[in-house]
Amino acid sequence: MRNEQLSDIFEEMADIMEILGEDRFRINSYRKVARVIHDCVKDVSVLAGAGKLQELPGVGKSSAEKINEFVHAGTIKAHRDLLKKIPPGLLEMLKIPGMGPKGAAAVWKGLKVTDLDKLKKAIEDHSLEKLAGFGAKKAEAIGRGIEFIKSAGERILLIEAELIADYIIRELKAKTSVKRIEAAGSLRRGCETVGDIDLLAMAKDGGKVIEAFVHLAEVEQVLLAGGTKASVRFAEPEFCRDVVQVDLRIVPTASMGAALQYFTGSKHHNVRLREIAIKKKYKLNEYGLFRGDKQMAGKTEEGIYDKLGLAYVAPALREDRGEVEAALKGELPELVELGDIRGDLHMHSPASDGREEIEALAAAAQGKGYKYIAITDHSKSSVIANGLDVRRLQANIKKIKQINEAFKDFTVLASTEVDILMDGSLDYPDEVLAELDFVIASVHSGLSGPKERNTRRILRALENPYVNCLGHPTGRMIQVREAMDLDMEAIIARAAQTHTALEVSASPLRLDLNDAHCRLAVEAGVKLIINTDAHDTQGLDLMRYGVATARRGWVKKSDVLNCQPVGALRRWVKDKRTSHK
DNA sequence: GCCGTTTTCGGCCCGACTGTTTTCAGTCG
Repeated sequence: MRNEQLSDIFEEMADIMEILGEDRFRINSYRKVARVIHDCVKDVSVLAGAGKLQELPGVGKSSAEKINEFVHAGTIKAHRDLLKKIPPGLLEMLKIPGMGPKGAAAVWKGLKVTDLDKLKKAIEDHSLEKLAGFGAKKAEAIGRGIEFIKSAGERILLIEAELIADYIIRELKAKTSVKRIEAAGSLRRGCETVGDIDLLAMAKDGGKVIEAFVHLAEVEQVLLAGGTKASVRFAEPEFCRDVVQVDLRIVPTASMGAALQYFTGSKHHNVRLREIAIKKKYKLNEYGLFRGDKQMAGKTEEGIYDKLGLAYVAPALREDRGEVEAALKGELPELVELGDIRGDLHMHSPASDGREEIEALAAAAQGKGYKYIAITDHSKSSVIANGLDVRRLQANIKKIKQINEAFKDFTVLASTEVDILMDGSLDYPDEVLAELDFVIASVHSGLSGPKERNTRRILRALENPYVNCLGHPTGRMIQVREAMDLDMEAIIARAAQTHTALEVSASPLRLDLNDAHCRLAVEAGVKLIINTDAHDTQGLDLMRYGVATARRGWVKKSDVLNCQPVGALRRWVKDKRTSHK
């Protein structure tokens, strides 16, 4: 929470300095600090207390002082002073597409326009278009931009972006002679939400591909269309709640790797690469890696990383969160892959709120090459999910064991997703849990409590010898419901002590743990379990989103319990139970 | 403001597109 706030302050200081026309490198350093704080999973006040702020890359003496000031006083004088120098409405203007800091400064100084309403009036009375540097077209574009930010939707979910990208790729392949077309950007990096969709195409006649693209039926507005790139607003209610921007670039064959690298980003990762390129007397851009005019690499991404002296960095890691340093040293983790997953340990049958029978779930899992599943129906407190009381649970266990007898090389584990009650006790007594092969414990109610109480509640559940996995640990639903306020470091430490796994829910709306928490967890030696929480056989297909999230959290195959054979899993369950006796 | 396998001072990523220009600045990704 606090990191977020502080990051916003540094960002705002940078915005104000930009409007004031201050040194752009100084401004950049403020933005870097904002980003580093935003990405930092540890609370800055903890780092400040330990005197470790300057260990953050980009944070020097001056920024560390400002952060300390914020931690102690809740506000920063330099920030307050900057705010006094401009009318507050100007910051709002920066959000308008096509309106940057120079534009905001110009309308403020030239027309005394200080907020969106006055800007709108200046467009209507044609005074804006008479201002130097502006004109009729620009004024009109800004007018549209104001409307846009008023109606602008949020970022879309990874799964929605994937569906739209797949659809466009299919259409363009069908309608044109495009040779190769791929998604790049945050979609390729597997980010939990996507702001806009980047597509790259290799084609002989790029003009025709652009033409076909901007004429797709779902294109609501063409933002720009040149010879090698086009941007549109794409509306497809079937996929997505909002309109999303899609950018298409046409790329020559010799540059496909360079373009893929460049447009996959992140921006910050790319800046680091270009700095390394310069040091090695190269120039790196979307067309390739050059020495003078000679292309040294660019057909493949691997070639570029190799020539720069880096190990190949998987898209999931390209966030400038230490991957460049690790790649230089050849110390990148070997990330978990979808094919490593041997079983899915969280799904619901019709006994609670699932829609398909255990036999169908087992068959679908076998179709994926899995060796085991766990049936984890809800416990009695989850009334709306038709949770099982002890009697129904025991009937379910019996049924699962019968079904299991039919399999040779596949196991259906009798399990539960037991509710963690308000005081941290569980919804079934220990002697009932002891009858199960595997136990997930989850919080489903009272998520909005204070941090101390929430944390205490979960810590107690982790202590239970029968709890093997904490289900969707923070309870967040992306863009729908906030995460529980938790001391995640304390929970990770206790999970490590008690040999309890943490779940990475692959449900595209959850992705919980998130990438940053995954990384903290594996650094602390905690095992993760990537699960779909499926309610039907189709739900089992969502595993890839959980794997994508884990990969972004630097998770290796060896960190993931459900990459292990069922025997190892059973031993792991047994170990926790016996160590408590 | 930050940083150092050129550097403790002098650098700090790169190109496309647009609209305003009369040769380029601003914005964006």
